[in-house]
Amino acid sequence: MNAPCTFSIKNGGISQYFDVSYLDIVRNGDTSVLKQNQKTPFNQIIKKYEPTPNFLNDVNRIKFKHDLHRQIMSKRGKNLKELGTLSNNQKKSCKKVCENIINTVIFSRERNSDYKTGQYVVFVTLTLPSKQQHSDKQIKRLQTRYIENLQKTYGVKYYVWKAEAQKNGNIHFHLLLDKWIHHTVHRKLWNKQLDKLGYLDSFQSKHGHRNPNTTDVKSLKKDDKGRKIKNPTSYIVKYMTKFEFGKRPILGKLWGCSDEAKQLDYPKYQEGQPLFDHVVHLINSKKLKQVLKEDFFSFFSGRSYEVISTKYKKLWSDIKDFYKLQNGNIEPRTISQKEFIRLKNYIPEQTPTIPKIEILQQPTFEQVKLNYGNPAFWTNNLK
DNA sequence: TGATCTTTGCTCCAATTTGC
DNA sequence: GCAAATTGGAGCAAAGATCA
Repeated sequence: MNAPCTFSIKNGGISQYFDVSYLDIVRNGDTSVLKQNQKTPFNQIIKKYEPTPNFLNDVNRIKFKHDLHRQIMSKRGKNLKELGTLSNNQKKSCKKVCENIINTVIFSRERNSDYKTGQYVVFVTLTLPSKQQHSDKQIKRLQTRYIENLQKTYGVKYYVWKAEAQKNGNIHFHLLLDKWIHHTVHRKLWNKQLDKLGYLDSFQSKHGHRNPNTTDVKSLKKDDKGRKIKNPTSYIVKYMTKFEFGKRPILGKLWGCSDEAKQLDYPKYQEGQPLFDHVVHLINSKKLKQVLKEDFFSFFSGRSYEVISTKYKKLWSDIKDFYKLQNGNIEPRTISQKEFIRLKNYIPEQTPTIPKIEILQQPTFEQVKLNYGNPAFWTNNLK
């Protein structure tokens, strides 16, 4: 197969797969079977839905109809996820964005730099000051405006948000931002948005002032119980993707992030790249546990960052540079990669020989001293 | 004049299958 | 797990308008 073996380095492990973007595969997918393309009574109801003043009642009605819809679809052999929950794909995307934002900000920070001026990871929670009177969609529009303010006026570049329901049924939002902004500013901006739908009026009539405490801002140093957070990345990922028992479903989009955050990726090492063999050595060292082994995909679970930072300094430095590069902190370097030919019309063999995922022989440390041939080749000076 | 709001056009999400 | 494919529609970004 002319697709390079690739390692993707994540905080909690390393995935191994073949980059099939190098192949031009003929696919015969059938889109008529897609769940979202099926004409069902529930889909028609959702299209015509107009929110009433008692939104929480609407949610219960829609949830009841969705449950019926799930039963009908289940009889057709289609299993739908519960209304208002993240699918596995969504969890995966959300996790990727959170991990990469935190890594980008942490690795890009200069020592002793002022956290108030540079990038700094903060976690913000936005709530409503009184009972929710409007649809989730309307409240989410306020949140969009609030984030827009943060981007345009306060220079927020990377953000990710997640909508959840509180026990009282009100929607609230968790946001991960890359910028320190004073908590009074957050409160001022969010309350200003809430004022548009009259939430400050109803709060004032009850409490006599128009400055409800609707925001909670914290850094990622201590958790809700005041305990020190050892691993901010896994803490945030758990927080953002957790399943909420006994809460009403959120209607519509459940999470979102900035375009810049969407572009962030994990560091990857392909066959032909100088540090590829270092990753192979790490895999062979058995410091990570292989938890999945498919024909074309494997996953090695464990504290990959801890192992790499202590035992594989060169790789660690390259990962940090990768994030700095993504963040625009450093200039791109010359890419030294073996060429793979992207095939135009890939036709599988009659009796395909499935390549086994075999880890290369355990190299000695001498083998890690790689010989890359003529140095001129890697600096593009070869004529 | 800078900040914020509105409009508009278009990007991309969610869903799932398929092949590697 | 990744990439590509397809669809309707949600929601985003950009640009211009308006506000203070």
